[in-house]
Amino acid sequence: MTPYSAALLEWYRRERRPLPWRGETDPYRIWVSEVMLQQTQVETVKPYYHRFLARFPKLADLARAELLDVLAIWQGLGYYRRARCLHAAAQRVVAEHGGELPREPAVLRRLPGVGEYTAAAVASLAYGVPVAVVDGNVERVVSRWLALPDDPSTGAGRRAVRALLAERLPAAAPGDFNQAMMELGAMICLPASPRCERCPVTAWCRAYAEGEPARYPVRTAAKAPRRRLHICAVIRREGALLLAQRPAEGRWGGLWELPRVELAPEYDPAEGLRAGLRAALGIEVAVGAKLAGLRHAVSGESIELRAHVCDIVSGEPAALGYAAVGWSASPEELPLPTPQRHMLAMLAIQGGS
DNA sequence: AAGACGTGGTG
DNA sequence: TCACCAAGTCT
Repeated sequence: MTPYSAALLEWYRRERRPLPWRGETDPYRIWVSEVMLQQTQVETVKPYYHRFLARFPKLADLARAELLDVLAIWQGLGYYRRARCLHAAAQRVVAEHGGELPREPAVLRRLPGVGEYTAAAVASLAYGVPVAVVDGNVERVVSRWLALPDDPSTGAGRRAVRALLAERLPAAAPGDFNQAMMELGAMICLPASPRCERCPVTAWCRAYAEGEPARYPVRTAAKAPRRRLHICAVIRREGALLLAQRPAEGRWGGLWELPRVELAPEYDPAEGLRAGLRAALGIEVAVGAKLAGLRHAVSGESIELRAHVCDIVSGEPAALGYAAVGWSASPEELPLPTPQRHMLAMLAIQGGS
């Protein structure tokens, strides 16, 4: 146990936040929390964690469930592939591992949706296997600890971070060390303005000694988001709204939405919407007034989402470019992408559904 | 190996 | 309004 680890662990045991999964020993629950926490903040995860485990208390419950029920719990949390993978992995654990989550990182790693981080997290937190986790927090803490000159997301930086951790991970308490590193990154060693005055390990921190810890980790510049225009159709019939389910693969896979087209900038919006609905649903529509609009971002894109009222001129909706289509009088009960949920709320406020 | 994949908080 | 980023994984 190095002095750094001792100081870190002592701080962690004193200052750690009481989180719902803190101190959890059930490997299944630890796994669920780690998957939900991928690229997702603690406060966002909390309610989903409780709802998910109330609905699927044991791994076997999840394995038995319908995918749509899993997606219904997951809606709004994002990265929906995680839900599909969690469901598929649970079924595989039942089929191939007797219903018990494996303890070896290499075996865990073969489950869908379990990458290097999650395998290490489950192995170390649930089973005490001495393997280090590397997430965004750990990359930042280690980059500052050693004042690493390389971007930790590139080859040289990755190797440097893992080499340091392999050397310093205390074999007696790998789970606590891992959680302590992440907790330090989340509470003290913050990206923009680290709270060094409250940090237990400044004595060993090179970035602190240099005087400008926020310079680390070194990052290569990100590209500007591409701007996109999406138009969705509000088509009503007898008090119901036409909804379509997206294909299982890709963005918002398996979720429902108002039929939507993505427009290239050179197209006329109304003409593009008509052509898109012809291709995706096999219907001819007349495009009416714009009812509402909003802007949202998804990785690498800034999307303006507009809704236009439309009337079907000919044809009956068919699931050509979608997994399914249907008329719904209560679309808010379906699993929807969050921007679609916002859009439906705006439409309801304006004119009812 | 660069890009896709969601959403929400922060400054 | 916008850039950045969060307990990453997959292709």
